[in-house]
Amino acid sequence: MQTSGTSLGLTAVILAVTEEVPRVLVVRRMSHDLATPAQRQAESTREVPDALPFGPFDPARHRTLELGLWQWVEDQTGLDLSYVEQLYTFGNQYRDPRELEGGPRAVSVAYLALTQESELAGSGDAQWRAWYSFLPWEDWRDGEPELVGKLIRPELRRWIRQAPDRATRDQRDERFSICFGAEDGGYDHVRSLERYELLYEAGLVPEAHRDRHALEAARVDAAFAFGPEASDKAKALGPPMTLDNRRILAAALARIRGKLAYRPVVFELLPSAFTLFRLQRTVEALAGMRLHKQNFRRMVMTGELVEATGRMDGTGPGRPAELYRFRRSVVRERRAAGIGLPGIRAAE
Amino acid sequence: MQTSGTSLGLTAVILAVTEEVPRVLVVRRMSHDLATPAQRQAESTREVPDALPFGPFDPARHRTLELGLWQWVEDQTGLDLSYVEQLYTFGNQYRDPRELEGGPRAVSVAYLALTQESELAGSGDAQWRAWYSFLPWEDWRDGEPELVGKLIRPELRRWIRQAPDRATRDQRDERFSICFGAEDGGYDHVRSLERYELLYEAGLVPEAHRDRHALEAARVDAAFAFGPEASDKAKALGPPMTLDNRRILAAALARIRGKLAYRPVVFELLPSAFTLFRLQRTVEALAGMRLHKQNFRRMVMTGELVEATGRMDGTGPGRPAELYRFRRSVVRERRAAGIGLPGIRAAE
DNA sequence: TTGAATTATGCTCTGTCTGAGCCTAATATA
DNA sequence: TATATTAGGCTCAGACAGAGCATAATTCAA
Repeated sequence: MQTSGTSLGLTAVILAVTEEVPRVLVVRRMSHDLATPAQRQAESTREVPDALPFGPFDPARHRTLELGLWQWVEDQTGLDLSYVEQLYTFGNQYRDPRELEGGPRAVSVAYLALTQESELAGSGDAQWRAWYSFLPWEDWRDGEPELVGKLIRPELRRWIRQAPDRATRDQRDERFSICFGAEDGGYDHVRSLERYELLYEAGLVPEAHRDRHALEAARVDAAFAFGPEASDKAKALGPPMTLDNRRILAAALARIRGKLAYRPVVFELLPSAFTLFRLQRTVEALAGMRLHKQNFRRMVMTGELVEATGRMDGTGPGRPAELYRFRRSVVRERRAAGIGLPGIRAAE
Repeated sequence: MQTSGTSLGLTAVILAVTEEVPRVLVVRRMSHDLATPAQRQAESTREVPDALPFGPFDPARHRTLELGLWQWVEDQTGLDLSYVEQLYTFGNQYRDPRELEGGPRAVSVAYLALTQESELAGSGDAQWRAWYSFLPWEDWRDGEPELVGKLIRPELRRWIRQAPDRATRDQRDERFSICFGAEDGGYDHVRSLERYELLYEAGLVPEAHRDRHALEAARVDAAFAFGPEASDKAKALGPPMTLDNRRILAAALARIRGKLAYRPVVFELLPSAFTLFRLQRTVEALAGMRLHKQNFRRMVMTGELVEATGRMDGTGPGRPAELYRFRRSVVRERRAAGIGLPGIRAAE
């Protein structure tokens, strides 16, 4: 016996940081035939959007959801995931367009996995992609990205002005200042999911229109209002992904940024020995912001998160740096063993 | 078409705090026929374990998982949930014992909902139960609970000693000190899920044996080792709940304790006007620990989380206290608007 | 009526942590 | 030899947290 009309899948956000670039594993092909006929045709011609690795959950083979994920990632990519954590379960109506044609509701449990970038083996046609190419407004390492000031904020303000009534206007306005702050500062890097959702609802992100068109084609009343059509501008916000995969990516970014502060997760992304500077660069890559070098060192050292190996790293210009390793035992000694981010502090 | 052999449900942890006691809504009857014949018989005689409200997810009726939850909670209890948040998706093998008899894998998406305790309307036979009656080792408001020192720690140490090999021993030992700390202090209140899972694996919690017996009866190899049988002692750890509902409760406790520090969630549990002391008591009830009164006031005031109403509360003994209200606008002004807990700080 | 108990609320003191910046050391390269 | 580049030690001021003292405004019991 079954609950009617749902299918259960697993979606993986697999993250690695190489050369200061956070990268996510994507598959090119519509994963597991997850496509409408129209999309299947698009694939045969051009412009298939990237998709996160996805697989159905098979209860006959897997004792837990997490083991299921672990195994097919291993099968398809040969990757050994050093860290896996459940992210969120997505089950919105029409998140899979095939539902419009009578397909089941596609519920997917998303997982966040951390690993080190390596050769991809296995059956899939997976590849690494720069994470911020999908969420370009989230990378503030070189200051505020141009598109935030030149495109996002003006468009959002326009969207706020166009609110049908006062209450909606205030609500939009509040979300706007939470997500993109006042111009003077106060940008909360952890809120990447809220930002994506705001951009989606304001219609600034192409998939908002894609979804709307799909709904209209099927003559379904959209249950929420989309903003003005602005497809050309929307393209500046990065390529969309299949389904709601970009939303999942934004959720994963929020999660890892939040977790950074109170659990030593960065070390899953690094080799066993690393310089403090590399550690900092990796944190910066995830946080999407620059950190004060001396203070970063101080925090890591006084927090006893790492210990010196005695070996030195001679590559690169400048004075050689000492190699450190993660002190695994911090987790049992300190309540919150993480990397504090400015404005944030320790956490959970 | 369906993915084979899974059923998708929704489980609600509905929380309210009344008179300094955190309470959770439970239903007495096996919700929605979710029982083995044996359990159904037990129900007709005596001792039905409490269950969290549960309902199948019906994609035909509900646009999102959250709306589905919202609605059947409303239908069954008449409760108006002021805050709902997805918690975790549980899909372990045999979490529903009917799977042993060929039933589908019961995957359930758990939600945490906050509300104020009120009359229960609707069809169900729901009632409020003290949260800590199910997790008695989590309430440290009157100091360390006796059962931690007298039962839990000794039993866990025994379990550690009985580890089959050195590696397991070290691993158990590490988890032990993370969860229950050294005697001198350092108890991390947020790790309630990790604590429950440790107690489960060590066989200190009755449902560990219940599950083991179910597995043995069905001649299934348990994939993980249970600790020594200690059912009588286990009873001191509070009554079990159906299925893995107590684990879900522990996960919810961890989530709300963590969230306290960086989002103003407490206010969902309070009426619109409240004294600062009541606010403090509510936070303490959730955190399971006492706070320094003057410092608490200072934090709340300097953080501008609340504003005075001018009205006074005259009930109760002692000097009358001023009534305050939540300043909703903090969320757009401050990055992390929450209640710092000692040792923790701000967060996410 | 008076004092004890109870609660509210203001304030201080001290140590720790954070943000910001200065300075020197050791290497590569022009 | 000068310059660029990175490593790494150090300081200083302000913010904040933990702890406790003191006083104000009530109720309750003797």
